[in-house]
Amino acid sequence: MTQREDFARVKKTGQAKAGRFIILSTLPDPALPTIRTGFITTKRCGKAHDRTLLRRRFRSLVQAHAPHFAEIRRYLVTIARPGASQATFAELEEDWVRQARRLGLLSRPDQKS
RNA sequence: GCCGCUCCCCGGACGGUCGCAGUUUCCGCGCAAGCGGGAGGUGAGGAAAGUCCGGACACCAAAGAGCAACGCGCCUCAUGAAAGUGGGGGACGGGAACCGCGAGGAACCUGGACGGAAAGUGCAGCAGAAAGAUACCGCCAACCGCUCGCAAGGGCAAAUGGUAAGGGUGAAAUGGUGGAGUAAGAGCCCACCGCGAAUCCGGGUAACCGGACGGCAUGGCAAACCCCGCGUGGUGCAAGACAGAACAGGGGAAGGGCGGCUCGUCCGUUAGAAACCCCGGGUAUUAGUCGCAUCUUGCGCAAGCAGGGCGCUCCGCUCCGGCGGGGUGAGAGAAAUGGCCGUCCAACCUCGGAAGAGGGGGACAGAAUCCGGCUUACAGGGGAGCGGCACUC
RNA sequence: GGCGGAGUAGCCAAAUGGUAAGGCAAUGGUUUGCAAAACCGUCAUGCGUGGGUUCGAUUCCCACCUCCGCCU
Repeated sequence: MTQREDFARVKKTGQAKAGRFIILSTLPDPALPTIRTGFITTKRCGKAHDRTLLRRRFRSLVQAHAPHFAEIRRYLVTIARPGASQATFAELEEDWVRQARRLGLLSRPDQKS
């Protein structure tokens, strides 16, 4: 996602769940060919180094888990909360997967640990 | 052996695997634009940071002159394109062994944006009489009034002159110590000490130093205005260059370029007319392309590899001119370095007399046109030099 | 990325190098049957932080920290 309007539409009409380190927000759109994803790391999350690291880890999470989604055609926004830069990748992944389950993104037979 | 200071270097390593970005190449589909897939090699820092300096580069017609404005400022050597950095020296400020009866001098240590205060202007609250020219108290002289006293003389008040020795104020009060001198005093004079612009002599490449001479005026602040010398045109890659369909259609009649001002200079205009002309704004190109990642030769289909040049950097040698060897050359575009696994090394923790064993797992931090500096952040490791302490010979 | 600007009490803010104005808020009192309003008081451990120049710095100089704005 690159356009400001896309982020605004997901925020206004989509669903969101907040965890300890991240907020996950999504909006299904059957018109899309595949998933369209965005990451938000505000200045409160840390300096430039920490924020780029968070974005890279978020991208890695989407690459690992998006293939197991029940419906892939959707907007997906991952927002970092203050304190996320102190978390390890495993902690981020646990939080992210929990919020994804709460939103019903992951299909039933998924046994990803 | 331990501790400290200064300088320099490094700042996790190796491998596998799934991905990402640029690039080269191959395969498939397609008339093409392009789409999909495979393979190769490459891919963050010493500060990439702050944006504090200096440049390259680009545009402003050319980048000219003067003024204004801004910046810099001891001397010398080295280095450098410049900014800057380093060595040595000087003066000044702070501390100070020691010397002197004292004023004071001073080895040595240390600090810094350190031209000029004898061109001019300005500033100094409060306190104090007075803050660049001054008399409050005090001291002295002469005069005068009242008063106490037999008298010698004393007290009080007013006013004139001399006096910077004493008191008090202040950050700072017009040389200091001792003597002579005087009505009282004073560089007024003498000895010593200090200070000192110009002149002369001597030393030093120079800043400056020493002496002679003369005197005690001319206190401080220029990171106040200013003066002297030197330097700078402005804007910054969001600079700027190029391509650009279709549609709508703005401004321009004499000035404008010129962004602090003037000179100078360039383009253009004065019958009418906005058709031509000139200037300019907006959208699309999935936020276009270039600027934007070193040059060259050989081999290879190409990435690449090898040789040479260039830039940066490290090491060694040097007759100081250089020579030899090693390392290195990223290029995204809302912006590529991430995830996982294995082995090893250091901080740190635990056990232990020790050897060692187990745990543990890296500091600050992410390129954005490029380069050189400065500043700031930083776990830990290594090297060199210097100093101190203890021990041994 | 580049270029500018600002920081003074809880808030808004002024000050030529010489005792840090003023307003709001807070708080104590007067007034009132109780309040409001009004009136009288109080409130800066040093002017974002650290150095320097100066007798003296909020002010001048240097280096940092934080915040804001402009340029495609």
